[in-house]
Amino acid sequence: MTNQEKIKELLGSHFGYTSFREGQEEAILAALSGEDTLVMLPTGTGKSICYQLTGYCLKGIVLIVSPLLSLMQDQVEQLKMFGEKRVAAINSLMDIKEKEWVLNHLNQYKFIFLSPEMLQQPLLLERFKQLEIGLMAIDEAHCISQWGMDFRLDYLELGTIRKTLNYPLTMALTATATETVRQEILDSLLLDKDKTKQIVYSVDRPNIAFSVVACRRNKEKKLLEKIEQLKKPGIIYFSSKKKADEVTAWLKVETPFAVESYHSDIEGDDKIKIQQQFIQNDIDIICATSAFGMGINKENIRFVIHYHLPASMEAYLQEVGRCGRDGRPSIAILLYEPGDQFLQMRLHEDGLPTPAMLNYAYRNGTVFDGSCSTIQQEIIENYLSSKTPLEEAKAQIMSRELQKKRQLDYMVQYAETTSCKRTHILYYFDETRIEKPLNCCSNCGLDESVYSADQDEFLRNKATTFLNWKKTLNELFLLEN
DNA sequence: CGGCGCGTGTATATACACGCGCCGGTGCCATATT
Repeated sequence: MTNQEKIKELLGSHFGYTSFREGQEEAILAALSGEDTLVMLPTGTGKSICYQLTGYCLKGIVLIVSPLLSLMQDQVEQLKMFGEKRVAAINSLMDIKEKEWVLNHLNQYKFIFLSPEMLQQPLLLERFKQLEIGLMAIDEAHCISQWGMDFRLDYLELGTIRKTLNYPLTMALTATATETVRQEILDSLLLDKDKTKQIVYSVDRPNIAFSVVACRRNKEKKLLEKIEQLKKPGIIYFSSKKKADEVTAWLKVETPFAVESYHSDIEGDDKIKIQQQFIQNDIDIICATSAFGMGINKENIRFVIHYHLPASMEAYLQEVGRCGRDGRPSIAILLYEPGDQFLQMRLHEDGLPTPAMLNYAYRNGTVFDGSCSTIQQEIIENYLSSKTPLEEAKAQIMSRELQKKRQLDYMVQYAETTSCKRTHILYYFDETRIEKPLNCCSNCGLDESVYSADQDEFLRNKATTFLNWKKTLNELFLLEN
């Protein structure tokens, strides 16, 4: 039996599917032929099948590096649902006994999920070294580039980890990466460009229309208009937790919809609850920061609105890519007002060490901890302990700052361009628009009624809004008395 | 950025003008504390 026949059969027997989606088969076959792979498939097209099926065909354990605990748990659950028992996530949610047991019985497992931070533990690495590793998968590999330099530094250690594990067969997976970012991923993982098979598909999602709404001190009004009009469910993204909370409270009063906010301050249990309610259609609208969404598999999200300007086109496409997974018409709206970039610039400000901080640290061999943020300290300590020359450290930081600035500039250009928004997005990913969907973008002309709740529903909403208002007023009145 | 809230100061005892500062995202893990 050829590999091709074999994986087709396993697709049915393990996952119950009859055919592959675009790119999956190609990725698996490349990996099975012994090539390291970088797999870039559009958001929501089943990247996990790629490493899972590859794993089933190979001898040895599959290590999956995953960025989030919730993502690991989802994947573990999913595999168990398909009947796989030899699967575990090693993380801080595990109690010590449980962890010990898994580590002592690793050869009974097929799939192990872990974070890059967990992989830094010497004991753990020692165990994995003694194991036959069939495949090492890096899920959401864009995190290397997005987070490695100034948020989760352990993402940059994955190359060293690969080396320690004697360069196991590797598959890196992502939905959004430019040519430059793909190269960054390869370099960071110590993957040879010429020996790594890149399976790259278009980032374009033709069923998503792009719209930019120019605002002038009236974002809230414009937002309300859109919320009342659009088909639900949907996500509104903010770059501020406070603003997300405010708008949530406000929309609860102003509209009849079920609205919840989601960001890093929400307690763990509530986070899970909100996610589940959203997935079960009990919540119409989520007001979220960038904390929300990775690994959200919900088919029927109809819109993604950005109240603030995202930091980069990669981030924007990741967030926008969460709508329309069912292939039905969906819309991505950016509310833009000139000057919006300053919030992002402010967010970046304390992220990287300044030259003065570096000078001090290199002169004294220790971090000046008076005015450094935690992450700045961490970055400096990293440079000191790796004995990176001062000038090189400075150069790296400068180039990261420049990169962030360019990314933001491109978002401003996107917001302001009077030509096709879709073309502009694709250009960033070195693609040209091949076909123009009927509803392309706000500059090509959009039939907004496609995304509107039907007239009946609209009127019903209006009526309920009114009733809600009366109810709220009554309650307030009663409180007053 | 630029708007807003706050405290201070000024011409006159309440109101208004002015300047200043503020505004802020993403998660692992380990360890200490309820």
